[in-house]
Amino acid sequence: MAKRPVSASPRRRRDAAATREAILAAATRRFAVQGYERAGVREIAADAGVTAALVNRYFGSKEGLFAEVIERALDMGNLLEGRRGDLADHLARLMVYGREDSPERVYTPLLLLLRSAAEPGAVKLFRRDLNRTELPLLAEQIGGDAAAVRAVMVMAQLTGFAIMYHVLRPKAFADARGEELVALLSRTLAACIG
Amino acid sequence: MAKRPVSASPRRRRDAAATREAILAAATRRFAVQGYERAGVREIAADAGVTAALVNRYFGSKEGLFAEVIERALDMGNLLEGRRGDLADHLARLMVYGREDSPERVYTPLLLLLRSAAEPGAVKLFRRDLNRTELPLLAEQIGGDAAAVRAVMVMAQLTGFAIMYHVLRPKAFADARGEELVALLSRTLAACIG
DNA sequence: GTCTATAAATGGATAGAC
DNA sequence: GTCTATCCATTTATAGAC
Repeated sequence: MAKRPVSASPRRRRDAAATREAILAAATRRFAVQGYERAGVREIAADAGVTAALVNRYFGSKEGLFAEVIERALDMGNLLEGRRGDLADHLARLMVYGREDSPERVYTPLLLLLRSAAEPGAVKLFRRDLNRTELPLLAEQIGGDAAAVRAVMVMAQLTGFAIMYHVLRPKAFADARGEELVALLSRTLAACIG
Repeated sequence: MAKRPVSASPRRRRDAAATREAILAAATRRFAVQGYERAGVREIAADAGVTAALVNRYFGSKEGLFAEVIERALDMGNLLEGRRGDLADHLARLMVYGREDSPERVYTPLLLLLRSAAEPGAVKLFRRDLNRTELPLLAEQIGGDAAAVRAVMVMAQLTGFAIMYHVLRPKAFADARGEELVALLSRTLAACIG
């Protein structure tokens, strides 16, 4: 009952770290669905329950915010984590159903990539991450001859599938059953891996 | 020697149709590499040798111009034209080398799609075109069971490959020989078609 | 048919109060 | 730590001259 006299407002507590996280989360969502240019700093701030001034205070600029969003998205994009069983089947299920715990964790990076393909800075970041992290990991799993190129082919397939499934969604895909897509994707992946 | 007294300036003749074409061509290039938002009407106009006022005069607005660019790009994107021989091999060569007569005709639509993926209007136009034109044509070539879904899978692969090859270009792809890529892509396409 | 000049709006960034 | 108010650059779109 005894209310603290100072700074215990019933609304939201002042917490720099929490605010930073809120802004980052809101920005990730906006950038992923609207792309860099169309997502406004004002909107993002509003989503996070603050004003635009704070965004610039914490991240310096819109570009700074964007860079941090991309880095974080790339971090969470480990495609191999939690795998059990066949690689092609694992990847196919991941693309169609997402990860069990947090489905959006899989395709958010892909959407971010897709919708930021016009930002030169973003493309550089993605390329660097591919070369350093994702592709070597994938290549190691694939093994054998020309594993490096095959790994890129696999990434290409996953990216293309994500575009069709999550963005363009033509009729034939919207009507298809999940298992049908898994089977099809898994088979083409296998052809490229094996 | 006899110079016409009126309107025969040594510079450029006044020709509405030619000007329209020039603007359209410039806009296609700009939109394909910079995306809708980053491409400015002033730049486009300058590329075409005119001023921004004319662009709006001919196309009403930047959006109107964009719509016409997309429609035209989709028109020229017929992947099957000029095919001889195996479908998978034909498509693979098309993606790696472009078309013999005009290489950029193949991937310009894809780049346009990629760099405009954040424009809702553009996505709708692409989806409509896919459903009406490209996918049925492809499905017809594929034939057999579930041709419709397979056609989407093929489009997904082509799109993904284009992104890796023309935009992200990770090291393994930049280093690879053309024929190696053709072989790899052709093989995965075949797995999905057959 | 094309340009110049300008209107009008948008959106990122900053200063300073609380 | 957060907000209000404002500045400033950019960019689309238009009116009117030539």
